[in-house]
Amino acid sequence: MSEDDRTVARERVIESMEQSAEVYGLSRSAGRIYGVLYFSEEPLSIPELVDETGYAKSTISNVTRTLTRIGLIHRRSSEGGGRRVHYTAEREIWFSLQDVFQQYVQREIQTTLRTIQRAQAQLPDDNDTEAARIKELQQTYEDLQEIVTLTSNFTAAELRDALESYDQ
Amino acid sequence: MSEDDRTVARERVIESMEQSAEVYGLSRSAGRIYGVLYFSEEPLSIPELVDETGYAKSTISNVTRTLTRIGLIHRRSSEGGGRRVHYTAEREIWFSLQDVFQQYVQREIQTTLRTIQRAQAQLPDDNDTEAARIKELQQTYEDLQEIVTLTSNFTAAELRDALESYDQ
DNA sequence: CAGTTTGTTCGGCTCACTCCGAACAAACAA
DNA sequence: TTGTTTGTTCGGAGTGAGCCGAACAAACTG
Repeated sequence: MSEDDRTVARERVIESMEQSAEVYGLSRSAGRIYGVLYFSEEPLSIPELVDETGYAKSTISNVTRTLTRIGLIHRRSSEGGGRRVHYTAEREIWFSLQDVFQQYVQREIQTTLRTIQRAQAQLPDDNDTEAARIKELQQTYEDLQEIVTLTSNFTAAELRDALESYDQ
Repeated sequence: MSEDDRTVARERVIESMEQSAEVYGLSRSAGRIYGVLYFSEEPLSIPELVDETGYAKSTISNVTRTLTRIGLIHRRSSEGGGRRVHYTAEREIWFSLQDVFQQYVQREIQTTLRTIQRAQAQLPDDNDTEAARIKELQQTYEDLQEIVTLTSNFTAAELRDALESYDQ
């Protein structure tokens, strides 16, 4: 078990995180920065992240801001009370990823549902095709809305359990 | 209830579909084309879609191909046996959207999980930090994997029911 | 047959996004 | 004070994706 092996393994996983980041609507740099922080023994400052990732200082600054807002990393002022800030990775990523997911999906579901409901109100009891189709949509989106809302209260393990136990 | 009102309501919903399409990793044009087909009384050909959407013929051709592959719309040869093809919207969108979702998420989860498992195998029982963190990741991704797999077997209503009934 | 319509493919344009580097502000050190 | 370090903001270069129009192939119509 050489040091090299460990480095290679870590690098592979971080590359996976870069890929995953794109799926969640984040940039590759966000994936790498999170990955470096995830494996780091101690909190890292922006200059240290510059060294570790090779990205420009400005990129680190911007990406850490969004990652902090999302909750995937945490920003901590240095112990000495100095200006230097340090970042750590949130290791319990489940809820953070859910938050990201919510920002991208639930927000969309909600606005769509609102639009549908407003359209539905404009076309009342008219049983023409438009109204009927919009009503179908409304049902689906209401289910979706409820699912996402319920999901956000569960941990990954609970969710898994809920689905497995429902298996009729 | 004027014709205008109906048109406006339909247009609003279609705009929502454009937005939604982006969330699912599709283009806005895909959302609009699906929306037009969704509300259309009869199947539409490519020239008709050009008229309805304002997109170029080539765009319609490309987008209909991907939407057909995904399963969100269906391609039908005309009754006369002619060359003209017609498209209809799949109205039971739940499973189609799940497929899209799978292509974007489950595929990513699987490759990530494979990478993690390989890294894990390379760093056996070494209880250093790297190995421990990779193991944490592995657990989360295995849960994720299982959740997505289970989810794909349920309808929206079933899923909703499963989550609601699990509420302890 | 020639002319028209339908559908696909290809090259190019545009726009948005990512990232970089420079400039700047703020806090510290000598 | 002046010089150094840290962090943010802004403008711009590079890149990829979406969309268009032209060219082409295939099938119909006269």
